Amino acid sequence: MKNITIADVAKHAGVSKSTVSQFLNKRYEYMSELTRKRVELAIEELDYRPNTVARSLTQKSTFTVGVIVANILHSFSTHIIRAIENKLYEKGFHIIVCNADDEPDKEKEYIEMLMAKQVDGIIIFPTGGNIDLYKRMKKSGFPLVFMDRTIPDLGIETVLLDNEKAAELAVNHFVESGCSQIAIVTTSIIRNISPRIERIQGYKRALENHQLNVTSDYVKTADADAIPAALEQLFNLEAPPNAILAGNDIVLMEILKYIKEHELKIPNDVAVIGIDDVPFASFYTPSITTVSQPMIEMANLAVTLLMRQISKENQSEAEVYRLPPTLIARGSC
Amino acid sequence: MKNITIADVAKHAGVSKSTVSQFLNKRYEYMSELTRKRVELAIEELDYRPNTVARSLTQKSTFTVGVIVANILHSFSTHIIRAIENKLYEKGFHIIVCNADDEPDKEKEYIEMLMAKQVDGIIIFPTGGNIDLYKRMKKSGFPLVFMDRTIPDLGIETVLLDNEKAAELAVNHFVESGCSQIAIVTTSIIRNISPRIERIQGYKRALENHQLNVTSDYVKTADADAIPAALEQLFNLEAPPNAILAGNDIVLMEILKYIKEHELKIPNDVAVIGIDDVPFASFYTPSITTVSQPMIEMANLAVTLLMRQISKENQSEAEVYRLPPTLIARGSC
DNA sequence: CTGAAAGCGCTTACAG
DNA sequence: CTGAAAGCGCTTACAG
Repeated sequence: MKNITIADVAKHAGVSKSTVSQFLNKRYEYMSELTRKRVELAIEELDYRPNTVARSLTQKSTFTVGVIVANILHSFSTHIIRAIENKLYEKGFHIIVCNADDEPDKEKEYIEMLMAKQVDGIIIFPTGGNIDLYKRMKKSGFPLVFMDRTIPDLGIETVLLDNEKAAELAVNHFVESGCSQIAIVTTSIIRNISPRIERIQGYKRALENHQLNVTSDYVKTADADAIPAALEQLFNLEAPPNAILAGNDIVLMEILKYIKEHELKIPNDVAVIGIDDVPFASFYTPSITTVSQPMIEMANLAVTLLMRQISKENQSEAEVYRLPPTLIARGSC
Repeated sequence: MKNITIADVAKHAGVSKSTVSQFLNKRYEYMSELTRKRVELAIEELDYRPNTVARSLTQKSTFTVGVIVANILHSFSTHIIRAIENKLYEKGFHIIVCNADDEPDKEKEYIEMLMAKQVDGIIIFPTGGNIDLYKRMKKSGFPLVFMDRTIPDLGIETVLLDNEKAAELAVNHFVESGCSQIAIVTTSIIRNISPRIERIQGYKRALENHQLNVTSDYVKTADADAIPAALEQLFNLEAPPNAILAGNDIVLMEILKYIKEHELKIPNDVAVIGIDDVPFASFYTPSITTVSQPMIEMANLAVTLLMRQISKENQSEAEVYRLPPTLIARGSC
């Protein structure tokens, strides 16, 4: 079953391929009314659809953007993907979704595949493990925006949460509720993943602002599967915390699991705040106080920045955009 | 900054483009050891990467698969996307993710865009609103697999849950726990979305098997935003149910919200089972009994079927594959 | 207003 | 073993 091409349409309409092409690109000034009608009819009769691949080859644009998330298991990632897809759909772009699984090698492979595919740009939640590659992309002028995580000195446009502020909001709320033994738990920081580092920074700063002690015992970082053990340590301290800030949704779920298993009461035994507004927060018992990220705004901004790069409009310096978090006070603190 | 092409490599290595192409395609038999080395070196020195778009144009294959989900808000959808991406990554394929938002028009546009992009195949969670288009795709031999929802008489390979069984498992569990006033709530069935219809069927059949009455009052279907009102009706019946089966994760969350707001006790006032094993099920209070779908198996099977179609190996009849659900008994029933 | 020709960057017979 | 040529399905100057 042969695919019909622009040549078939041209023949059917009795015009040249050039003219059909002009028609496809809506440059109707270049043809008479009669020609236009003829081409239109031919396209309809043959049910012709232009082959985007061929067009991309000449135009050097695929109207496709790659999105590489570090870890698709975070609900934040899927929400951002959804919002990006939504925004890009309006602009006639498609997204290729890739999950690096927190593995720099996988991320590298994806970047190369996407570039070989001639995507017009990439939005990355960087693993942080491919600095040289990021630099080369930046240097070659390839449209690139980082999301969620920043990497210093690269000059790459980045959209993320004001993470210090997020932790600060949480700590302030704990303090206002009378908690003073405040701990923070995040996933691993071995690769210096910026939001985690920054949330810990913000946590420390906020404690200091309140003249509270910062103890390293109260700062736990571990891979997702080691979180239960970390919590065990935390609660077996001589002076266990009476408040825990969960660095993200996965940590929050581990904390809630632990609390349930050990039959602790929230907020009496321990108060809890989670960064990322999980879907069950409002109807959990007690309802969970969270710090939410403006995910749609973040996605839209990333798309805007990327599109600006794609259309070469970006004269300005690359910036790091930190969007403000919001505390949603509920029953867990 | 000119992109380097196969011609540059050929010149640099002092061979023809044909030879470089053979090298790229690993057909080393077609060249001497020396030539091979030369080409290898040239590619390295120039840091050359083949342009996949050009390759796709000649080879008629993009190594890309489209995935159109009906509604990305269901956690089921994102899990399936993740699993498909994972499986396809192994095979060197990328996925373009599209969210039809339950709108047939949007679905149609996506299908056409994807086909224009020459994707090698599409996995669709069909809205059910584009029967003619599905038929044409099938007829033209375009690789196509349906996920989650089946549409009768189309002869399109489909992977879904054994939905009747899923509802039956839940009803049986309710009955075993002593509930007899069992209701079911699902999202809207206006477009005859098969899993919803089938879950209601399974629910009815199971009730009959237990010699229980089937009342239409106990079967509620509504769009997500109308679920609270539907629940209101349900609980204001003269004989309100003492057990509710949630047709999916979104409905489950609405039910839990309602229950919390009205200070009802699970399972004493009302027992609850949800289809789809939500992440918070295990640590909710009480923990939630769910019926889970074998999502990874479903995704893998869909990929296998699609790949078989892509490589034209599918002599067999198109089949509908119904995978078995599993009941995970917890505290809510 | 219209069309012939060249080109995008590959691959694939085919000839030598 | 190696290369010239044609072709994939478009677009884009350019000439008339």
